[in-house]
Formats: sequence, C-alpha cells, structure tokens
Amino acid sequence: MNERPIILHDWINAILHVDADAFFASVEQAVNPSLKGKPVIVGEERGIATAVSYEAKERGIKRGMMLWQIKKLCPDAIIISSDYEKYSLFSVRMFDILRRFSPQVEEYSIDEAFVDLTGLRRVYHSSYEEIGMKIKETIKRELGITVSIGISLTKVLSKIASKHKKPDGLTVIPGRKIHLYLKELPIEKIWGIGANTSAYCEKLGIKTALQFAKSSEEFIKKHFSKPFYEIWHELNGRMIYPVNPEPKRSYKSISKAKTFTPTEKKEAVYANLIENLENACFKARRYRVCAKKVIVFIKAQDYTDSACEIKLSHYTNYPEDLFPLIKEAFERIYKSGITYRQTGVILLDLVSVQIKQSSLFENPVKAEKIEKLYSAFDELKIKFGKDIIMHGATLNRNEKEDRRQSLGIPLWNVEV
DNA sequence: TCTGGGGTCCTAGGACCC
DNA sequence: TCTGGGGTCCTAGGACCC
Repeated sequence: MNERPIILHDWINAILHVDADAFFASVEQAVNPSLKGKPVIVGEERGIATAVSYEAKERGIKRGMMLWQIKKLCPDAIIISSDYEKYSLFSVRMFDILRRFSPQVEEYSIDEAFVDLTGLRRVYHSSYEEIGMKIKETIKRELGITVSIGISLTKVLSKIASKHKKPDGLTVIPGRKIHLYLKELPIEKIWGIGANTSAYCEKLGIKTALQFAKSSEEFIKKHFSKPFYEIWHELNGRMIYPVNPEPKRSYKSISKAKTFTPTEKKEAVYANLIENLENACFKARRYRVCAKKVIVFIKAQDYTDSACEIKLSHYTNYPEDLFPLIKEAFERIYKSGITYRQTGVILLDLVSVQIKQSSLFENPVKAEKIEKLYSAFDELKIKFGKDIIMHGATLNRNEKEDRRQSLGIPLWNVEV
C-alpha cells in the first residue's frame, strides 16, 4: 500500500527552501578563515551556546549547552560572543543572491528562505535541481558559507527536503517520490507538528509522516484542527501556503523578558520589569509603532507565572506614560514571600506612529518635552548601545548597577 | 528535553445583542 | 423569567516556530 506514490505527476509548483548550515558559526568562520575546520561556538551572555559549527557538533557539542560544559568536553573549542549585526548583513546578502534567481523570495528567518521556482526551468534551460545547485554554488562562492537546499511541490515538503541532507545538502522531491521521503519520517519532524500533536497522533495510531499524509480527508477533518488539515494537503503536494515575497511590514507585538538570579526582593523584581518596559518601548520607537495594550508578567521560581493586562486610553511608546499603570499592575500580581526569576512586558495592539491619536498627554507642551527628551536618548542608545541610558527606576537591579555606575553611565529621572 | 528570548496564529468560551 | 436561535466581539490559552 505504502509503496504507491501519493501523486503521479512531478511538478505543478516548485518551492525551494534554503537553510544556512550552522549559520552564526559559519559566518564567523567565513569572516575569519583561521577558524575554518575548528570547533566554533557562538555564545551569549547567559552562558549558553546559541550556535555551534559542524566541527563542534562532531565532538558532541549541541546548541543550548552550557559554555562551561563545552570547555570541559572540548578544551580547544573557540567561543565567540554573538554579533547579530554581522549575521544580519550576511542574511541580507544571501536573500539578495536568491532574488537574482527569482523575485518570489520569502525571508522566513535570519537564516532561512523560501523561493518559488515554478516555471523557471524554461527560463534557465535547466532542471530545478540544476537551479538549486547554482544557488548553492553562488552562495558558497560569494559568502563563503554552505547552505542546505530542498526543492519540492510545497513549503512543507521543501522543508522536509532541506532537512534530509545536512550540511551542504541538496534534495529534490518530485511528486512521484514524495512517499519515499515520508515513509520513514517520524511525524514530529514535519514542520508545524510539534511534540503535543505527535503524541496525539500516536494515540490515533499514526507514527510516520506517510501514515498522516495517506489518512483520508474525513479522518483528518474529524480529528484535527485547521493548521493540521492544511499540513495534510501540503504533504500531499497541494499548495496551501504560498511563498510570500512581501517584507514584513511591522510587528503585531513586541515583548521583552529577562531571567535573573532568583530573588525575593520586591524592588529588584520591579526594577527588572521597568528595564523590560524601557527596552520594549525603545524597540517600539525604533519601529515607529505605538501600543494600546500592555501585558505585564512575572514568573516565580517554580515557573508559574502571573500576568496582568493593561488597556491604555491612548496609544503610546513612552515608558514615562506607563509608569503609574505598570506600578499598579505590578502591585496586583506581586506577592511577597515568593521567589521570582523572570519579568516581562508585551506591547500589543500596535499601530504605526503616523496613525496614532495625538492625545499623548493632556498637556501638549509636556508631550513635546517628553518626545524631545526621548528622541535624544534614542540617538544615544543607537550610537552607544541600549544600556547607556536607563531610567533611575532600574537602579535596583541585581548585578548591572555597579558596572554602570563605575562606567559613569548617566541615570535619569524625568520631572514633568 | 530543556535552556532563553522573540514571535505568530488558531480555538474555545464568555459577554452581549437581536 | 425562561426558552431558543443566531451573530459578533473579545479574551485566555494553547501550539508551534526560529
């Protein structure tokens, strides 16, 4: 039964998925050739590896591992702190290369993209596989990094294809071969099907992608919600998710959260919350959006969290405008005697600054003052990093205060 | 499997109206 | 006051992704 192809034609659409191999680590190796062939780890402040080169993977190092563990396991590992600007630059270059082959490029994440190649065989007088090869070669030549490519009829299938051989892989799955690739693929490897749904599938007797794909439409409709019904179509070669070349216009939400050494100290927790508020608002100003709703949350040591939603009477992206409400919300959710480990802020119901209502403050002079103040701060933040200026209320945070004071970083309080 | 910090979309259920 | 149908809007929470 399972040996029979899912569909009998090869190409209606041709969707290509590119996935850069160990992207951050590869970029570091491309920029600094002396790192090539060596176990490179890109890490972050909290002591966790965010990316590891294939050389490091071979030594048993994985993403998310603690840096001290890595040093123990592999003393010659080269640990580099991440440089997001650098990776963004490479990302932009990679997308530009893809656009030379087709205008239909969707920038899916910093290191992944979808390209619609449908109909381009004639244009290039070559097969889809040859186009894929050419893309790989161009990226390798111009950027010095390798990518893994998958080409198939839909996004879901091309994702499966690009994962099939990594690193530096190229996998083409035409319609008549789909079943061969789904046959041994565990259901949880499908893009969009996570641990939860996999467990649920298992209860229904479905373990492989092929079993899922070959289930009847009635069965899928009966037992699954819309997203999984769509994935089912995609696995069967019917395109539901088109490649969307439009760049993302704006955020629907902006959130900032930070984990800290667990503490009971109320001021410390509050200061952390205010810091998140400031960072979230800073980002909102950079993207020129204002929020009408704010969610504030704190997480206890046992990971239970309490949250409070604040509806604003007007749109804003200035923390100054929110302090009283945030304080009130914090008082409502904070309980003394509990040890907390994280706070966070989510800005919601965002609109772009141009269409926001101009009733920021009742007093227009005051509003203007604050706007000027913040645009000056934002310039400084952009130039010198966002920690250069913080509101005085963040002074009670655990660790950083001393450093900032010793560096002579100014703190400020607005009096209006 | 989680780590940690961003995000998006969908659904169920309640409130409210006719 | 209850019964019943139907529609819309909002919210909370779940699931998944990188």
